[in-house]
Amino acid sequence: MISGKGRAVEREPEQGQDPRAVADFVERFAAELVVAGMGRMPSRIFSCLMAEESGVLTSAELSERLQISPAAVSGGMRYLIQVGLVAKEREPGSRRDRYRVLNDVWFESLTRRDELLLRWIRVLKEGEATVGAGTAAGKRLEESAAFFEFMIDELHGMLGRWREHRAMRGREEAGGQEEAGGQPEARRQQA
Amino acid sequence: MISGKGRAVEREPEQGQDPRAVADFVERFAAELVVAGMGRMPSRIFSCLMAEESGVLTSAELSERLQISPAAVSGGMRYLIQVGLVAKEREPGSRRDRYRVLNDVWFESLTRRDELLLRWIRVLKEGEATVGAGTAAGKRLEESAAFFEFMIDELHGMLGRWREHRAMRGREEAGGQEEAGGQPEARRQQA
DNA sequence: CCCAATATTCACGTTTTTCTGAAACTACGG
DNA sequence: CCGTAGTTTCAGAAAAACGTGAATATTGGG
Repeated sequence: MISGKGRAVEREPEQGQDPRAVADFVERFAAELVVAGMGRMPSRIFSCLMAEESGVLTSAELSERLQISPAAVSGGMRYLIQVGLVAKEREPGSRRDRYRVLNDVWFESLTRRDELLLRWIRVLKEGEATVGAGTAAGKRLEESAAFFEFMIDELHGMLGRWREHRAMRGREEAGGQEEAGGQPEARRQQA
Repeated sequence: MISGKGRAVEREPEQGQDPRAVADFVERFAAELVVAGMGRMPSRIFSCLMAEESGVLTSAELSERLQISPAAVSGGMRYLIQVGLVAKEREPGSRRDRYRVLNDVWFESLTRRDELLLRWIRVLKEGEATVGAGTAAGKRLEESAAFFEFMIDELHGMLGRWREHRAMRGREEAGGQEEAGGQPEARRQQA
């Protein structure tokens, strides 16, 4: 038996799976994002885009799939765009926007972490001065600052290694499997 | 001119700085933590402990310094202890608890990140199956999972390097400066 | 075994956040 | 330059989170 959810794999081996199950996944993943601190709507919207074949949806589509008002989509998008997880594009010849989940989402979002860390470092060093550089508390704060400085460096190194790693994975996959079936549907990105 | 905040450095080069300025720092750093997603009370409590010379405070002390009810301290502590940022100890011969900020707080808290990442990976892989492993969406989800797997490895590597880095910093400091003045006040930890 | 000192839990009032419907705005097509 | 499809903003209702005071539980000392 293959998957076993009632209706067999009729002829859509690549697109129209059970929308029920997909919606389930969307909610489940969104919940994880919420735990990690992202708002509810941004999480659901983002998750929905991730699960979308093309990675692109209009406001109306999101509104329908998630059962939320256009206003909620707009609000959630403001956040997602601001933090660089999603790009807004306008399809020429139409007046509605399309929202695209960016390709290297995680990668990019980690980069943005720097600013936060730098702010922390500044505050901690001021704290060290306030509390007295020679005191135990001062040392504690100083060590925290040092840790975050270290982390910034490490983050950069890591992202470089990910680029490599990812490139290798890509090559392996292309070599080991046939992959040139259809068109290059997943054009790399555009922003 | 040295620091210039009115009263000169009278004779407490190592402990009783302006409580005003310290409280300021506590609030400022707490605000950063809030931005990063931590609750308000946990942030303030944690920040307060970080700025405390001994790194240890009782519930009553926290209650007074932060102007919050004992209930708020208790609630905040439940969180801080759960995520491993603070340890609760009971001083023998007394019936009140003392809360100690752990030494390698950041280090430890990063370690705990693993669980979160593993959960994400699981969810993403289920999503890949749901959506179809061969589809573009499937690949997108799979690549996200791969990124997080990569991150877990990197995290471990990084923590190892931090241990080294930190040990080196410690040695440098001990070598370049006199450090053996008083007692070993900052006994390494106890949990 | 009871008393007193702390800590925790719970129900409640308050503040914040969240989401919606409706109005205002924008930009493309004609 | 107008009309309209679509998006954003805004005020307000609904829901959630927060913090407190009071009650309850726990624990060490006598």
